[in-house]
Amino acid sequence: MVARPKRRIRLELDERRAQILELARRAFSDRAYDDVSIDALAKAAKISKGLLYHYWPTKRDLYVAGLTQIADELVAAVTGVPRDLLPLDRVRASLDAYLDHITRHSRAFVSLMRGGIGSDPQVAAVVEGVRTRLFEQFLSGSPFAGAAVDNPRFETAVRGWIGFVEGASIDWAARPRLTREELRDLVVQILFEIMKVVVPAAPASPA
Amino acid sequence: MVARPKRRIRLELDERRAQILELARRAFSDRAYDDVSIDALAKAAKISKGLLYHYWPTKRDLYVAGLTQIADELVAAVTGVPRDLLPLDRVRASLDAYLDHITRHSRAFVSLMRGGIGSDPQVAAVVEGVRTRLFEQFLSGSPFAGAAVDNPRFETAVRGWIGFVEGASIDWAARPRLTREELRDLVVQILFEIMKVVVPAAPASPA
DNA sequence: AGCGACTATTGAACTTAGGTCAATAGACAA
DNA sequence: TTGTCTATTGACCTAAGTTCAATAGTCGCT
Repeated sequence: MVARPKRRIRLELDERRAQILELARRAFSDRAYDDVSIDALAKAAKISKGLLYHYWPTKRDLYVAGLTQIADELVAAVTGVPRDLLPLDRVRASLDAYLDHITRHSRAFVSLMRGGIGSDPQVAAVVEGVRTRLFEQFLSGSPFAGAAVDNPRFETAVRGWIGFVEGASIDWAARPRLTREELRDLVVQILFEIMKVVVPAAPASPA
Repeated sequence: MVARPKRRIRLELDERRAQILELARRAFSDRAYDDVSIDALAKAAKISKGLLYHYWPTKRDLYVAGLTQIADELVAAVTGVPRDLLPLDRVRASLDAYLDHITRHSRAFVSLMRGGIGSDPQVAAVVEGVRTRLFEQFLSGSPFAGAAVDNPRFETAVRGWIGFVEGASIDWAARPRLTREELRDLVVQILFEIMKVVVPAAPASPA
């Protein structure tokens, strides 16, 4: 049996990049960071290890790149909501987009929000960035927009609400015991209650 | 110059164990998981790598052991609160203990709740265990104790509230813009508001 | 068609770090 | 002093992250 000469397959930079990232994202979502080996990834992508290092300088950079992509997709989904809605509708639409995105990418979502890699500052920055951007999105469209510059109680409460949504939705992603609409309405309602506690002149909660 | 013969220092199993764990906790809190090397740890503890592996079978086990210790200390602090308080006072006392513990161990706390190591099931179990136990503590002492068996809205809301506390207190640990009492009262108040939304016959919120 | 330039790709080699294990040296009892 | 027990060592193995000079597709030019 004569070994057929190995044929190299050439891809465009971006194609190859995307292909590897896709594999990496899946791998890092399924296994712990150091259970994912570059060798295995390269093998799965049917390329050499060397090529992988042509695209990312280190394993960690590859990991962060995957995480960043997941984060950006989530934020994009949520900010993609129409801008011309009434404040309340916009909050609800954002949450719908958020929950919808989570159901379709629950694994990635959980590994983004609960994953991490010890105390790595890059990773922390990515996750923190998601929280900040979601926060802005939810708030900019809400009736409480400018309500609370330099109000520590308000800021803390919003921080907490983000945590609320995260906690509830991670739980929901694992065991959906409410419909998406029920969860969405619950979360919105609680946002209003929280606001009522924190900013005195807040709008009444939606019936 | 004659090299003085190296003197071995013998410690009891538990002493050595504790010494290494202490170093490991600090290291893993400061740096990313794979930036912490067993060699460096052994060197810092002035022992050989081999000895370290006499105590923990793998690096990951050492990491998990440290995390578990942090988790247990936190839970112990919170559950150490007197049992004979009135429900409301007990919730507040638990939160005081929680926040107090966080201020004194903020680094460890953050690395516990936000650290992780990719999708490692052991690590997830530890963090999840903390949430569950804190949840039970807060609720068992609260006026809502039995209120909500098999009520998905209630369970989701509590899940969310845990997230709220986590989010608010992590933020607070990094930038304390409220006093501890202010934060504690805010969190308690919001717990009551949430309960009011979720269980119809809930007690009124504390003035 | 042939030639040259450009670069995606390889594979072997290097290095670091996790993990193993037989041998050793303190401590303590007889 | 001698023997037993075990905490401790240090050398060794192996897996995996990382580097790099060489190679082979591809494409444009003559």
